[in-house]
Amino acid sequence: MKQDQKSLTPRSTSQSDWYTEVITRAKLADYSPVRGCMVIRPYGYAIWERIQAEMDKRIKALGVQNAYFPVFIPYSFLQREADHVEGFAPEVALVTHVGDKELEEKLVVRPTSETIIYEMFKDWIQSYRDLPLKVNQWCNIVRWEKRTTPFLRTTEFLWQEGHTAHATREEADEMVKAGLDMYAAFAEEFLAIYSIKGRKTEAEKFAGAEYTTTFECMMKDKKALQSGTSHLLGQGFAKAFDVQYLGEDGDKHYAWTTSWGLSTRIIGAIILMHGDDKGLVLPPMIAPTQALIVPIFKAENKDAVAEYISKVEASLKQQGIRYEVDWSENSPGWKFSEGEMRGIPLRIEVGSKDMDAGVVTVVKRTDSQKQQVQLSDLESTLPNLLETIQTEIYESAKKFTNENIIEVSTYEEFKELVNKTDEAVGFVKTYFCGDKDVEAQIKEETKYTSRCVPLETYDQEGKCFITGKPGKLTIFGKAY
RNA sequence: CGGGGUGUAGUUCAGUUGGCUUAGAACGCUCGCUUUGGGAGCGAGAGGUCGUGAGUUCGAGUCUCGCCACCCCGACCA
Repeated sequence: MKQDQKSLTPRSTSQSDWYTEVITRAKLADYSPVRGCMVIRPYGYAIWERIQAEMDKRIKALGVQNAYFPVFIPYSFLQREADHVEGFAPEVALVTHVGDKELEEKLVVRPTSETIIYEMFKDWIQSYRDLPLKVNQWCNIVRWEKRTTPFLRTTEFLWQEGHTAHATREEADEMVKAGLDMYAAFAEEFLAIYSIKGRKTEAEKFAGAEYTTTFECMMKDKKALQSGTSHLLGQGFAKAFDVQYLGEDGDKHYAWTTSWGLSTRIIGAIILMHGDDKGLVLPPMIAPTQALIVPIFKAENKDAVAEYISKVEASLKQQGIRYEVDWSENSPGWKFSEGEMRGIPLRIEVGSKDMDAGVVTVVKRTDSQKQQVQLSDLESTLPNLLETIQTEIYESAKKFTNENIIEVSTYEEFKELVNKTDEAVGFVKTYFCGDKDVEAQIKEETKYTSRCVPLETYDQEGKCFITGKPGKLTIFGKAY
């Protein structure tokens, strides 16, 4: 990574340099002394805290309660569900020793908590009256990935995982859908992230799930990012952990379970979906700081400008706008650039000229459009501006995604399209039978994987573009 | 785990065929003065086990071998 002190590497020159520079220079995160693990700095963590606060409300609105389960899980638990252990065993961290003493039973550092949660559910669920049982936990997860990138894939990451048990498959299906809908709505309304909800193919589903739903997002480099998932686990885990309840009918039944998670990866999605050559672009709803006040003054009228700024501050406070004033010794130009790097939606320049005219100069991060606003008009202007920016960011993401979805009908067409460049071409849509081996072949030959079968067109059937068998409209993309 | 690359100041880097005795620059940092409408100027200053271990040599940042770490590209994945 090259790092010029002044200008950011343009996205078009090197996406990965741009990405890491934005993260370090906006002070979101830092590389840590531990391979694959990042330090989330206060500014990045403030974003995560806002995500947590908003999502926590939405999770609770689904009737889910927060709880906490241990970070250590007996290794044997993992092995009880065959697909699950196969999926996760290669990437779990094992605790084998305490000091120099070997442990009787190895412990894994949780790569996800299904197993230990169902071990507890087994005791908590006795009767149909105990259902549904819905818990969520905010925690850290460790998966020893071979290759890591800040936020997108780190050895340790933070997330939220919801786990529910239900009496019927229908109820569980509904929960899976409610979880996914909650994620997508949150991403859209709060993070200005446009996503496509869909179901994963057999090859891409969660290890141990009957089916996995996902919301997939297209980044500005046209690559795909799986940003959150919601799984129907069926009765597999319930059987493995003996989660049974006595039904109204007097018989024992296995519970139907679901799990769903959203991680700090979503911060990577915000960066990659909205950022530009000046740095981060944060939607106002998520931005820890929504407005940056930059004082501009000559030495002799610093006090007067400060006095004037306090009036601006009073107005912002009253409106509940999150703001900061940059009184540092740096030049105005420096402060402008810093504000842009950090993705602050609005800049409010307040200088002698503004003071004399009774205005402030307001600049939008998205398009650098400047306008003078009378002090008395701040209350009617700023909330609208923030709302406009939020909408603009979302609309531009939506437009970009839709412009880069290409339909093809044959595999030749598909190959020609995606192999003509090393860059991602976007999402490719076609009918696909969903066969695991066929998908492996596609991946081998094109590096593209199925992202999802969009729920919107889930019932549409057509001839698979490779095998000619009945298929569903499926989106392929180059994944992060 | 394969392929490539890099380790010298907080950061990005320079350091010639091994040699000038005190290892440099820029940016950043500290202090002072002057500045403030798009990354300010001048002056002074702090900051280094040259990744690590061994070897070759009168002499190693520079050569040899081992080790370690990190980055990028693949395979694997939230």
